[in-house]
Amino acid sequence: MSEIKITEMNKLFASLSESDFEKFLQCANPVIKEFARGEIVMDQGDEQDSLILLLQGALELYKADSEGNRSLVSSLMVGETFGEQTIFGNNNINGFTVIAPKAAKVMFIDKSIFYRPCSKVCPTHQILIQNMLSLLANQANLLEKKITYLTAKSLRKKICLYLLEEYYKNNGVQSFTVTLNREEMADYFDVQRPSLSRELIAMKSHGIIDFTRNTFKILDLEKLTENTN
Amino acid sequence: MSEIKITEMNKLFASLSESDFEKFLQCANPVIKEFARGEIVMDQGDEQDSLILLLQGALELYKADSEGNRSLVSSLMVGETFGEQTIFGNNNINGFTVIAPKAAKVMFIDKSIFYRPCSKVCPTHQILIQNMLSLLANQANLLEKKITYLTAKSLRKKICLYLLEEYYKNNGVQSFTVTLNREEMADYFDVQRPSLSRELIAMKSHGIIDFTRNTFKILDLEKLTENTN
DNA sequence: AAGTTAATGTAACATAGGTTACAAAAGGAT
DNA sequence: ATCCTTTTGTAACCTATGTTACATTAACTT
Repeated sequence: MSEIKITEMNKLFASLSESDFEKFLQCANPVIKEFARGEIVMDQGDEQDSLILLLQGALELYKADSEGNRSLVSSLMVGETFGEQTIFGNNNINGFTVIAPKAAKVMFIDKSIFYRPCSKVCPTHQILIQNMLSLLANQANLLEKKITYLTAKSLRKKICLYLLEEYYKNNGVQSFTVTLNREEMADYFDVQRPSLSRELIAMKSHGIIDFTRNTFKILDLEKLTENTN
Repeated sequence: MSEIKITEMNKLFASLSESDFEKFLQCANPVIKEFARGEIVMDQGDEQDSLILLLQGALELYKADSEGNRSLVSSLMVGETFGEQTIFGNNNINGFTVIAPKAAKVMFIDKSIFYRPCSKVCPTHQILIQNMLSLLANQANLLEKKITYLTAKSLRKKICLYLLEEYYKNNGVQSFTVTLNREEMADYFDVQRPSLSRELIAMKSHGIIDFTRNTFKILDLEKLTENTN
């Protein structure tokens, strides 16, 4: 059916065997459509009741501002899904224009399959529901964490929160390398890169941290922790 | 069973009849515990695998900072639930200390009930799963909206976004009353109240809006929309 | 209606972070 | 090794918003 292993790619279908996935497809009876290069898969403002699973090609998500200018927000790779939050929300209006930048094959999976277990009460269904619950919960958790960064009252605090988190991820080793570079880190904190550099250097000069590029060393854990409140 | 009608209070149990709810309870076989005034229901850092449903009394959620100072974050009323995001997330560590400020009766509902349909494939279960999916999706949508406000590059933009949203909620009537007062509005935007007042007044003096207290009138819809980008 | 309380407006001043533009260093390619 | 590109640092200046403290208005109570 699918050229790549969806069950390996996608969190939603994780821990399903290939044969389970096949069984699921029989249950779900999804619609599969092919789109030519440049075709619109779904418009901003459309009602969405089906999960989109990209089988072949690629999809791009655009958002239009009030003047109608479209800007690329993100893109979907083969095996990825789109629309979980929308289809289950009370306001099931899709917020993006979804376009196929090249020929694409898309599976539309009706949302009801995720809460209407088949008569056989198959374990596949249970896993699927569990995965979907988990996916949505994780998404909300991620957004919540993002908000704690965004609402931190100073850049210093954002940095401290972030470094402490990385420190704990590294089981309390005071020297570690982060995955984000300056630009990405600044983006995540919603500040400008030069501002971030400035603050990092100030913290270095105060003897709180040391760093070169993406490798950080916590020198004064106590001060770092203080700044967290 | 329950003194108040859970099925009316709680989004999770919405559209369940009283008898459906009773049936669900038989299925779920939840643990019910009573807590005395001041008792800790759940500690920050505990693993959480059960949804908490408050049957009687009240619960308060505290968060401890790095110095161990507890501060009240929110409180739970009878009929409300707690922990949806935590129990289904990959990191099922509860982030709050939950305390009963007065005698309380709490139901603990194991999470598995939400993805393990009973052998009867009862409709109750379907509704429950659907409600839970919906609840999580709505929560994520809400957080996403909050993030668009937090990351707007200026206070002016936040205000315009908000007023436009209210305007659309009112079916395009240019005069409307909002539920938030200045303080709450400022909180939501994550700015100081005097800063918000200042900006609102600036917009009034530019002829974009008019307002007294919580009643706003859009005078220049075009300018308002411009500021949204 | 007077007095009290809560909500909002206002103003002066302080500052964190934005902005811009360039310098320096690191990493890659030939 | 040299050139080129990318990433990071640096500095000067600017501005939006924070901060504080008080004035005004509305709302509520008696």
